[in-house]
Amino acid sequence: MESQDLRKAGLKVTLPRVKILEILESGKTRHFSAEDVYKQLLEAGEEIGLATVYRVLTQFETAGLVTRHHFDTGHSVFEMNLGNHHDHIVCVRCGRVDEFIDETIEKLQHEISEKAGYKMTDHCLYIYGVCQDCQKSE
Amino acid sequence: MESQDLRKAGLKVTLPRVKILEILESGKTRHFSAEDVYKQLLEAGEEIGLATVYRVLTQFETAGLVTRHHFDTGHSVFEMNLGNHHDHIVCVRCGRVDEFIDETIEKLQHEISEKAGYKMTDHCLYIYGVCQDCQKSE
DNA sequence: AATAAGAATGAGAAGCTTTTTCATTTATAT
DNA sequence: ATATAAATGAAAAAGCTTCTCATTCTTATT
Ligand SMILES: [Mn+2]
Ligand SMILES: [Mn+2]
Ligand SMILES: [Zn+2]
Ligand SMILES: [Zn+2]
Repeated sequence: MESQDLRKAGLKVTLPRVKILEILESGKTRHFSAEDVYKQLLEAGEEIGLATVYRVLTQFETAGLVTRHHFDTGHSVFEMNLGNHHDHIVCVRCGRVDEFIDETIEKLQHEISEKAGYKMTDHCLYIYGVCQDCQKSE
Repeated sequence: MESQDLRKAGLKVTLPRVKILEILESGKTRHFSAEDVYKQLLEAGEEIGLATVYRVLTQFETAGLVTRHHFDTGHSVFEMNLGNHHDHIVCVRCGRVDEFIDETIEKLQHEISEKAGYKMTDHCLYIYGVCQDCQKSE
């Protein structure tokens, strides 16, 4: 139930927030730009402004409900935060996004931070490449 | 000699390109936004337009002279390409940037790409954290 | 050294993503 | 039901980057 998630996050239960949460949880894909979300709202006949989409996504991020990524596409990408940290491999041809996690890399990152004298707050690893499908249709 | 580098890259030797190359090579810092470069040009009394700075930096990137990074600051950051791939650790407080390379991580990235069926073209690892200085002045 | 041809530049306009403003609407507590 | 504060939509504006186009400069050729 989306309303519970919102209340738990300290956010009032409003139609835009519920609808956006539904889309993010819909599961067709996991990674959305603000524009992606906005388009899906339009398709669903919801009259929710783009400014609200940006506002709500940022609030969700602050509340820890979603994670924001900076793929090198020029815009932010959001996904539900399921508590499972992972990294991304992005197809530079078709935009497909796959996820992975490597414990060895995770551990090494901590060591590197310490060695450099940093207190690590976050990290992200992006691998860019050409996915299997795009290699075929070359 | 900057003119040689430019000619080798197939670019005509123009004052903006020489001056920008000088700044990038100056060595005070290694990571510059377009705005950073533009400001240094102004300070040096050069009347070079911001549009030219962007144009030239992109040309340098295409020519392989510089590398472009997408820290999550909302703007591109450029540095001379010295042929030594490395990753970055960025202070979220003061913007300081340190560099590192970890061969184990590099190797693991290749393995991950293969496993996922991707032909890797590029990768970047950003660690965000609070640097030593910023931890003190808390 | 002068010339011609094409490339590069600067200024400003415009593009794109994102944020802000503000009048209006809505959620929530009473 | 009412009051209060928060949220929303529309439009404007901000911030970074690219584009347009008239002018200037580089380079190759006389
Ligand atoms: Mn993901
Ligand atoms: Mn670097
Ligand atoms: Zn692909
Ligand atoms: Zn710092």
